[in-house]
Amino acid sequence: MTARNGRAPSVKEVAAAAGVSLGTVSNVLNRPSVVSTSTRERVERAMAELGFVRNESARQLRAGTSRALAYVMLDGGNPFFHDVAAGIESAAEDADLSVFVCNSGGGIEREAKHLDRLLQQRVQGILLTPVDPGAPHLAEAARRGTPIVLVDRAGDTRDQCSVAVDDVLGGRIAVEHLLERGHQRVAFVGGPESVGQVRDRLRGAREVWAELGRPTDDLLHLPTGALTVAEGRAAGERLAGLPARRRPGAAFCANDLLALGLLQHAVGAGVHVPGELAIVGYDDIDFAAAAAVPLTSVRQPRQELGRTAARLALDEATNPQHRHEQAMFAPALVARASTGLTRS
Amino acid sequence: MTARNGRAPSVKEVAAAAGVSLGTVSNVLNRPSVVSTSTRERVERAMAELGFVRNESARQLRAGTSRALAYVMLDGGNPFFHDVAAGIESAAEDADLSVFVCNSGGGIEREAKHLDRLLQQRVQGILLTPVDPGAPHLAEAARRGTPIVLVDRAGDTRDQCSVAVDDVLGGRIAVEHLLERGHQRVAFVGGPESVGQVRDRLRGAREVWAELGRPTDDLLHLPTGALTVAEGRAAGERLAGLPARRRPGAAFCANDLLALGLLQHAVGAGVHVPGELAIVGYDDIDFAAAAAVPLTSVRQPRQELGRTAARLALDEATNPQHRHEQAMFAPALVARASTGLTRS
DNA sequence: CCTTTCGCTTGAAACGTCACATCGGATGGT
DNA sequence: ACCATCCGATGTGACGTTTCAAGCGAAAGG
Repeated sequence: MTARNGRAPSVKEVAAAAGVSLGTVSNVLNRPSVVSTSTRERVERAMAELGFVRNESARQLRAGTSRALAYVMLDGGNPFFHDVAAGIESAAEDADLSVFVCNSGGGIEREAKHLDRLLQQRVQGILLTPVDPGAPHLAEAARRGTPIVLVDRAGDTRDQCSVAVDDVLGGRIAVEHLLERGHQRVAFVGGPESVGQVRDRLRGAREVWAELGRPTDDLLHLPTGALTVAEGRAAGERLAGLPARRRPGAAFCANDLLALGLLQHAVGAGVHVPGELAIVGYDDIDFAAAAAVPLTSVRQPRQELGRTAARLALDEATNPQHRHEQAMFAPALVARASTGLTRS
Repeated sequence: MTARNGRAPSVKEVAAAAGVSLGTVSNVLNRPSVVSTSTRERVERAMAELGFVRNESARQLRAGTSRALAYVMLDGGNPFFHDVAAGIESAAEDADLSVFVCNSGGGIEREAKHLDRLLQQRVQGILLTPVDPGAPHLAEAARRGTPIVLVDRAGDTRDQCSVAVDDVLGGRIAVEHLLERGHQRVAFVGGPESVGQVRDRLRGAREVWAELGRPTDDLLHLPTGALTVAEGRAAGERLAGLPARRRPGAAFCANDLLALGLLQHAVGAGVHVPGELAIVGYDDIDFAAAAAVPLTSVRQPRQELGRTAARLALDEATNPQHRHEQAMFAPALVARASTGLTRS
């Protein structure tokens, strides 16, 4: 409980205070069993008195590797990614690691900057939902020797780990659910198509539609500029502007934010959900269940996604026999009130 | 572009490859102007070829301090804290720092564990929304010499920095707004009272009530066990269970999650919002504006809160003349549809 | 031709920790 | 009384970077 002198005390100072050598202090820290009880207690007392805290940088330098993982998420405004982050953190905690959480916000240069910083930190692994899985700085970073795990995007190639959810299947089950509910015309709300997740979910929807021989025109694609609540609201307006004959009685949104925006517009415009418009979202974020009309959504195992990604990165970092793995999870439909009734 | 040999190349290897001394490589990195153009180019070429990446741990060890800030948030499930985190990250980016984002989840021992780890990392500063501002491990950590800034909680004492929003004022303006709207009976929904924010907001509400000489019983306190959507829903049920004479026509919720839960219950039960029940939330998270009935809420300058906290921590870490500062922001009411009409 | 100056490069030391080889002294067996 | 054994403590070197005083060669000035 001594006052600070400006600089944090080192093992050397603890050793001096306890009247032992520096090596002994290190032993107390790392292999307490080889130290006699009396000296150990003396050293521990000195550590407490001086307020000694291990210097992690020095340990890292010595060990050659840090005790941290990193997650670079794609959109900090979407709770889905925070749930993935929570899964990562839980796995990291088990392994006694710290986590750097970064947000590229969809910007490729911000992503590159984050990667660069993380490489300098010598993090054990980088978990990344990439802006563009083909961007050169990804390959460049991987070449530097830090494990990179793609999150929520299947690796195109076999030379890196990835965890993802089968988005094509997700698109299928969403549309199948609406068909079971008796809907004849369905809108797919989502874009831009440069986003792989959007492409795949739309593809799944179209596959089912084609397999059942439905008229192509009855699966309407309402493109959006982003996956946000505001865009969902705007899509609602466009939907309402359609002539009644052509207007779909159900919408499948590429994610829950769009779905919430669409729902908000419907409620505001007096459109009954699900009576006049059934809505299916995607991701099953907590706010989907909490919406005024609880939202049917396609659930992704978000935490599991994060935990698995962390596990893979750690394996790649520590296991010399590591083999790259492309984990693929299955989505599941969670039916709620927003598709609870067929149209009257 | 040489293949990896298992270990990342160091300045020494770059120096050897470029045929210069290690000190020169360091100069290229840190003071390029003192190096002649030809050698600098040679060194830079060698760095590119070997894929050299600075080792941040070594820099830190040498410098005695890290280039990172940390934020320990109270509830990862509440978007409010992620918005604060975004503000912190933006300030950190300006200062070229990394950010560790941690989540105590309201657990005092998780908080302590995070603090311990962060002290070991020698982060420049720790921004913290504490579980309990009086917990001993906070003082203990501060004694270790790492700046600690309280976020969203005013420091009780003058011996540390803090950033907060005036919650008493926030409670006042929420209730004033409802009174202006003509409401006679109001429920305050929120708890537990161990949470300082809840206490202050309730106090503000009561102050206004008393100042205007309203009957105490007309400001009903509906306690909740937590600040979550589920608790908001439950509160809605209790509200609905009250006899009509005593039932308040308006609710002021201690945060937006409660408000959203309450709104969901109302919509599900066919209670018109705001006609039969007006709702005011707190925090103005993005989902408040995105709710089916857009939520009136008390806005806190979330990003600004984070940015200021980061600035204070950094000042404390680097400026020897630093004086502790208790920044206090003013909340503002954002009126939306959930209080749009007075009761009929 | 010698000295001064200047521009550039060099080499060594230090940051804090950990592992490993070494060393000292006490104990016990012969 | 002497040697082997063993437990516990010690000292040193290395991790990769930065800094700074010192060195060195060439150009400029006398």
